[in-house]
Amino acid sequence: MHAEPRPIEHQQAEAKQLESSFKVACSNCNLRELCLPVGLSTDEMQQLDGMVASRKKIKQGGHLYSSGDAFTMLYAIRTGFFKTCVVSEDGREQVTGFQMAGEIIGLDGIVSDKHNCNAIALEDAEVCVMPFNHVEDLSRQIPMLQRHVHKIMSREIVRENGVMMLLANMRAEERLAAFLLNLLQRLHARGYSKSELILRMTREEIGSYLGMKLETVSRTFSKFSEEGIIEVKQKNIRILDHDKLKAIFNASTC
Amino acid sequence: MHAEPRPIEHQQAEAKQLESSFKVACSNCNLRELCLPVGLSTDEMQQLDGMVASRKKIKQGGHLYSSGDAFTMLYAIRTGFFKTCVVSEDGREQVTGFQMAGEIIGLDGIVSDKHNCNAIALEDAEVCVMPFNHVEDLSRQIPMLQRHVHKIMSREIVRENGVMMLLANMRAEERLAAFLLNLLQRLHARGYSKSELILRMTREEIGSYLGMKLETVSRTFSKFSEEGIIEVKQKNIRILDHDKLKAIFNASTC
DNA sequence: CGTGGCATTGATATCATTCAAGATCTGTGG
DNA sequence: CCACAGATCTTGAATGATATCAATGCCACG
Repeated sequence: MHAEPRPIEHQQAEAKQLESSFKVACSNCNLRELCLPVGLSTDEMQQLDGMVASRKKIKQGGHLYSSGDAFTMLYAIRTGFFKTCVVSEDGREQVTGFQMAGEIIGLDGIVSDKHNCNAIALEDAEVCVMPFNHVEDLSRQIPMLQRHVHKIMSREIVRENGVMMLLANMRAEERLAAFLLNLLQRLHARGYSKSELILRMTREEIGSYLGMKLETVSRTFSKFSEEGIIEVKQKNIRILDHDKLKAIFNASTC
Repeated sequence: MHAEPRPIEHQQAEAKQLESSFKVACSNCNLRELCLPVGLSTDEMQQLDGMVASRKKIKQGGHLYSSGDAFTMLYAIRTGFFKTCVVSEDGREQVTGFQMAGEIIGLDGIVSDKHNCNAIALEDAEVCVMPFNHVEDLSRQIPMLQRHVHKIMSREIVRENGVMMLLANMRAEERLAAFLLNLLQRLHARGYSKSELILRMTREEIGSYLGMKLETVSRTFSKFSEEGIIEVKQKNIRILDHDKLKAIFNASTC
């Protein structure tokens, strides 16, 4: 995922001048179509540049935030891959999502002013830090941003509806097929191949997300592999038969 | 879903008197602590009265909205009980939630400007109809309302995180205990008994929500009944041992 | 007072889990 | 560069929880 330098001399000059502030400018970010509303005026775009207070690097395994932490920030993922998970009183961990570049993380904290889950980097990562107060202030000034924030939250609600369907109704093979197809689709939107991916999470984390044990995840991968649907080499997955994968996902009677 | 009528005569009298003239006034609604932000000025309160465009009655079994419908409105439930459910391509239905008085419904539609699930009345119901454009306009003027809308959406996200945990990690007994405790707690917040409730949904709908078959729901009710934890008479449930129910919910090793 | 929807209960089947052993990979220090 | 340890993954066999199939009972409603 490389940034394409914009060949606009004026901006480059400006960039040198404003080195530090440029660093956090949304208007120049190659992820802005994923993060931000489209169709903003230049004026509004400049206002938005102030939304990101800073950037933060998280090492693999590090916590971006933890359950119970005070909530004040939302984060836009710039690079890297995260998982979010809740932990029950008796210690059971449930992965509630995997997040990648361009996605917004931290919405769980709004309701109670403290975070309700852990956000953990699955690889070295960098995020844009957005004070939520500031997001709200700007939302009041820029209706398109307001709508965008609402859509992001609604999207998360709808996504979780889908996961509920998956957990409640589907069998192991369907779950894993749905999981792979979802990852592929999101990676494709970011310019990656439709037929290859590298899993950044362990079998156990996949299993937690999908409501199955790591052994079952492994067995199901092996089954798909035997059937010539995918090729599995540890965390490297190659899709050999996309249609078959879709058929498994759709089929209730199979 | 009332086990006991609310013994607040004053409010009942008021409701009758002002039935027509204050038909859509939030400021006089006895549910406002549930629906609306607290601590608004009188001015702001009056502004909010304009948020509800109308009321709408839904008969038992009727659809408030259906998947695919254009999204323009949010709804605040005034009376009655709803379920929301998504239906997969192959026809499997998944109940994603049960909603009662004071709760907001329709958030699923924001992301794609059309609804992503069905909202069906489980008993005769009445809702306040709130054009979403109007909610957004007012949110820009009243920061406390803006924050409130964000909290409602965040709450839904966190709720669904909990359901994911339940579906992925818990056994039938734990799921049903969690379900009952959640209903009791929400009904209690509305002035109903902590030890009695009437289920407005069928065993099949409970099962769908909890990821189990209706027979398993029935068996689990019977088991709780045999153990003296609850008393089951069709849809009437009496809680005999609240602590035991909590213990089942919390216990992983039981 | 029947009819249809809903709920209960039993017997059996099935899918995923559990327990266990071994294989593979990764990173680290000698 | 190799050897080793810990983490992760794979695979097999036995077990168990829930689903499925089937029969019956109960209740509400016309």
